[in-house]
Order: sequence, then C-alpha cells, then structure tokens
Amino acid sequence: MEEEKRQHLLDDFFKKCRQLKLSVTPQRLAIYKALIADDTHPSPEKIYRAIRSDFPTISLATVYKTLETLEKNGIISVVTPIHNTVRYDAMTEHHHHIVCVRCKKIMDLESKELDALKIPDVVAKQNRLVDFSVHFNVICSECLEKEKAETQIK
Amino acid sequence: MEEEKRQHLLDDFFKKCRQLKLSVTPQRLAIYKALIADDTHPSPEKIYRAIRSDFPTISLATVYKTLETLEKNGIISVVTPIHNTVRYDAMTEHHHHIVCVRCKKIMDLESKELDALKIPDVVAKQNRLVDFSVHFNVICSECLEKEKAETQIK
DNA sequence: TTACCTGCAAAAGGTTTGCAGGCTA
DNA sequence: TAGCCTGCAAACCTTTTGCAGGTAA
Repeated sequence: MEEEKRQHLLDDFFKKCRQLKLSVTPQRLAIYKALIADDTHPSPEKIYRAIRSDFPTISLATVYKTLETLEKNGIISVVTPIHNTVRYDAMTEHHHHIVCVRCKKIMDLESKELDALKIPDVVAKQNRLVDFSVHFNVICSECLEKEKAETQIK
Repeated sequence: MEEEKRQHLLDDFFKKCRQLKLSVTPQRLAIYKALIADDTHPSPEKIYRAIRSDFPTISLATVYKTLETLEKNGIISVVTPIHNTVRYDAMTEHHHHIVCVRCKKIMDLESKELDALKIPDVVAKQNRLVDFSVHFNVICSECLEKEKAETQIK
C-alpha cells in the first residue's frame, strides 16, 4: 500500500471513531496502524506480535476484541469470509459458491459463463494461476422467509 | 444433488480408492456417503453427528483424518479455501483477492471489470444478493522464485 | 500377513468470555 | 464522572498427534 493511502485510511480512522463514539485508545490505534502497515492481511496473532514491542502488556484478547469491534463498525473487514470451521465438498471439479450469511449454508454453482471469466492481467503476470472461483454472499430464500414471518409477528 | 449423480460419485469413490490403494473401510464409506447426502457442505463435526447412529464408537479424530486423506487424494475438496485463522483487511470497499496457496499471503485486487461481472440468474432469483468477490488461488512470484532456487540446488 | 486404519486420550491451536480495574472523552 | 476499554485468567471449540490394537486387501 502506498504511504498516501495509508495516511488517508488513518485520517478516516479517527473520523469514523469520533462519529461512532469509539474511544481511540493507544492500543486501538496501534492495532489499526499494524493492520494498515501489513499488506498480507494479517491474523490477530500476527498483529499481536507486531505491536508487542510497543505494548508489552497488551493481551491477545484485546486484539481480538478490538478487531471485532472495528469490523462490526465497518472500519475494517474480515477476509476469510465463510466461517470458523472447515467445510467439505464432494465435487472436486471447478465450481463456484453461494453462501448464506445468515444460516451459513453453502450451495454449489456451476456456470460456464463464470468459468470463462476474463482474468485481469495482473493476476497471472507475476504469479502462476492455480484456479479461481466466484463467491456470492446472499441471504437465502429460507432465511428471507423466516425474516418475513418474524416481521409479521411484530 | 440428484440421486443419479450421487450414485455416480459413489461408483467413482470405489474406483479411485482402488486405484490409490486406499482401504474402503465401513467408516470411510459412511463418511463419504454422509458427505454426498448433505448438500450444505458439512463440517467434520456435522458428518460425525450424521454417522454416529450407525457407528456409535466412531471418533471425531477419525472423521478428521479420513476427510484429510480423501482431500489429499483429490476425492473430495475443502470449501473454506483460505486457512484456519481469521484474516483482516483495512480496505472495506468491494475488492477481490489473490491468495498464494504456498505462503498463504493474501493480496487485494481492485478491478472494475470483475466488479461488473454478469451475475448468473440463479443467484439472485431466490436469494437476496449481499455481495460477491472473485478469489484467485496462485503460487506467488516469491514462492516461484524459491521453488526455482531449490530445483537448481538439486 | 502387512501395512494401513481406527479409536482413545491428550495436547495444541485459535477464539471467546467474565470480571476487576483503568482510561478516554 | 460514566461508560467504555484493557488485561488477565479461564473456558471453549476446533483440529492435530501418538499410540495400541484391529482390519482390509
């Protein structure tokens, strides 16, 4: 990430925290700075290690809580999108996925059109492409039904 | 999944196991059957619960080991593609990801072209689309370099 | 028969929770 | 000052490992 962009994110960070009435504690700031300083999409553990030299007493739980808070407030986002357990699939051929963000159901999607996606040049310019897939986050029909039913009760 | 497809997968299962010299134990078969009977891409835990009535003494560790073996042999595949820890990103705007399957590095990719992807009708027909992203698995340039260096040593 | 596979138990991550005290706004 | 935030400890959940005995081919 370019220095300019980093500075911009940092400015936004203060702005958003003020708006959302989130305290800007030294720890939070350090966690956020560590995140924008690391282009590899670090894990909580990696962020923890990065700021430990400046905050020797900080706890990993604080890092988790802070990241969760920032995420819930839309200031940062989670990359591993699906869930916290491994999920298996009997289909080994190439296909795509539709994931319900409510009930966590994962559905397969076969699509010749998506398979034929034009791959941006940067992807294969320096790296060797292994495969790719498209991932749709949705609220599934069942969850929509449930939501509707609950709204009517009220 | 249609019954026909299931039967086909099951036939393939026996064939592949024979080819790969993997024993077809009752437990393995049960695990595989449970996987193809469940269209929601179950977790090891869910498969374990599904077969426990038939194999009351089976251990969760066996389910894990079996799924890992089948996955390594290309008989099944893992859905949660990235890794077993959460990864965060300071960019909250819509973007795509390039993931190195070797070093687990995750890189951001912004692409108006990908954003403009034609979404298959089935996706939004019954579900409410929240968002989507394209996920490229690659071997990154650094890992390719490393690989090359190691090959030369041999 | 032999190598692989299972089941148990324990350990090893990774993540979450509760609470007392401290700090930000 | 009030409410939020931190740090500690413990719990929890998922996954991995080692090993002894059992079973498929």
